[in-house]
Amino acid sequence: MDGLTEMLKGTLEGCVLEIIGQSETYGYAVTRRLNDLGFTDVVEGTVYTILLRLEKNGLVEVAKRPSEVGPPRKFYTLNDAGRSELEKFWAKWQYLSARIDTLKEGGR
Amino acid sequence: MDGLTEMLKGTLEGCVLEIIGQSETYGYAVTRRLNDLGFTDVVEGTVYTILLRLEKNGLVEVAKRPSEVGPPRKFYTLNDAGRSELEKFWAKWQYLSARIDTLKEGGR
DNA sequence: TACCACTACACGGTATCACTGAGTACCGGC
DNA sequence: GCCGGTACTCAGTGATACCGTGTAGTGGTA
Repeated sequence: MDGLTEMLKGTLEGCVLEIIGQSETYGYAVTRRLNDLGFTDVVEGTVYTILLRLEKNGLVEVAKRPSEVGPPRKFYTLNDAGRSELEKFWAKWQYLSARIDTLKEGGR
Repeated sequence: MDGLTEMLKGTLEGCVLEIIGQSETYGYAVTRRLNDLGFTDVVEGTVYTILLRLEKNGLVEVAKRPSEVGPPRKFYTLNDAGRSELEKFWAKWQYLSARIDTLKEGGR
């Protein structure tokens, strides 16, 4: 699916938050997870910029730990602010998708 | 609902296409329709930039006609390219919302 | 030992899009 | 005459995903 990039704006960050919320993880694994979910065009560079933004905005805790198969990994977990932001994201998503569906049905 | 603007990227243009597709209309009315649908923060300036973009990209036909209650209106209708684009928009939306729902359910 | 693939992160620059704010203009009622 | 509602335009801003490139650690293989 191409041409999704504009539509991903605002939602991709929420997706990353959700993935981190489901279990502690790191950038490379988040990219793989997104690709497996069907977001095949999302590349590492995009995910890392989001992770750095989350960190800068104080939504995640970071722990650097060595890996046995490569360079050290930065593991991310949600803090309270992150969980709050994630809730807000889902509220916004539900709101938006409901309106869009209403529009699609030709309703008012 | 605030903080929706980023999430609207890519979808708002599709919404405008859909509204035009449902019946010939003009900018001011499109704004009203969006507001009534629940997109309360969308203002005229935003809609007009989208309409000008649609026109520039050759997705709509334009007819200027006088109004009895104000300045002349620019009425928009979809052409073949516009209908094709609208179809693509709904395909993208369905694709995206399906992936997001999968993610929300913790699925893989 | 030299090379390559995979893993893992960082960063500067770009394009696109919704939004802002200011401006122009037409109409009717007080 | 002035103000509110109608109706469109346009230059500039900010946020975000994407691109390309660079750096680096590990393990396999020839």
